[in-house]
Amino acid sequence: MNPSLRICTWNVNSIKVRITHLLKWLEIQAKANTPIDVICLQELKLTSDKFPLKEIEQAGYYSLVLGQKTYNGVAILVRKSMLSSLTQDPETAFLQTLENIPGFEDEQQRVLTTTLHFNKTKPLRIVCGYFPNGQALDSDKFVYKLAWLNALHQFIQKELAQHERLILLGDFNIAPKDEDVYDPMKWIGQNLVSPEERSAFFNLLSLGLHDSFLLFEQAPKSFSWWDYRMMGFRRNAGMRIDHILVSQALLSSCSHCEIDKTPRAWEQPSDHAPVILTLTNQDNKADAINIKS
DNA sequence: ATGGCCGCGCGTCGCGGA
Repeated sequence: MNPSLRICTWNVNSIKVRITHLLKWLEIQAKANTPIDVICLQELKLTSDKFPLKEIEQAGYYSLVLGQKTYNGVAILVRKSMLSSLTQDPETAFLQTLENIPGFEDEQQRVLTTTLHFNKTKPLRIVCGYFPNGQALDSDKFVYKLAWLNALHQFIQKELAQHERLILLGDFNIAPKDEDVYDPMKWIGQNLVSPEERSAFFNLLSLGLHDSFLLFEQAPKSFSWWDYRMMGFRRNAGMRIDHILVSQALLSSCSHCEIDKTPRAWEQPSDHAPVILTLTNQDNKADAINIKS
């Protein structure tokens, strides 16, 4: 038996509307023998008390939720059966939990951090983030985005000093490079692609994080978000703005990373697709051969 | 083809999203 973990991020754009998609997708993954062990959700768009905790628990997952009315909101779900014997109930499943960025005053609920203890692999520090959109380069929201990114950078630096096995994942609202944009020329001067945002992204990497999607061969024009308008998905007019960054200590455990476009084609979809990282035990060298040299 | 789509709270339109 080869212990592996599948860790996922998905901006669901309202959990109330997307709960059936989430459960259906988790079931499909389980039946394909590729069950999702950890799933980070963004844009819940409801208060924590309205989160569908019971339905998700019936599907086999405990939830850690940080909600707010109308906007934002994030959650971390963990598959019960993967938890270590000492953490197998909802009270102990999530340890050393932090809400938002400590020391950064913010009304908006965008970050959840926790430590998960698994059955067969070492604990993981998980940071789930819904990065600000920024709206436009000359807006107050963009000023907020840059301040938020700066605060996150400081936070992640401290977290990395304490937690060797760390994953920062979520909707970054940053397309790191032009190849992550369907039509880069059209986006010049706009948010999500600005030099300031891209610098912030690469500054995060400079702390010792790696964009796990780029560790593997990927199809050109791989995107994780497509505009609802202008038949964005059918034209593959999208962007890669949802990311899974892993710390150095996890690098050799990464065995696969993919964007699953399937649920984006369903009726009434989220505009984002889930991104999934597979971590395989470091002792199993055979699984490292897929990594690009 | 630059506008079209969504979800939300509220109230049948405006805001935010990316």
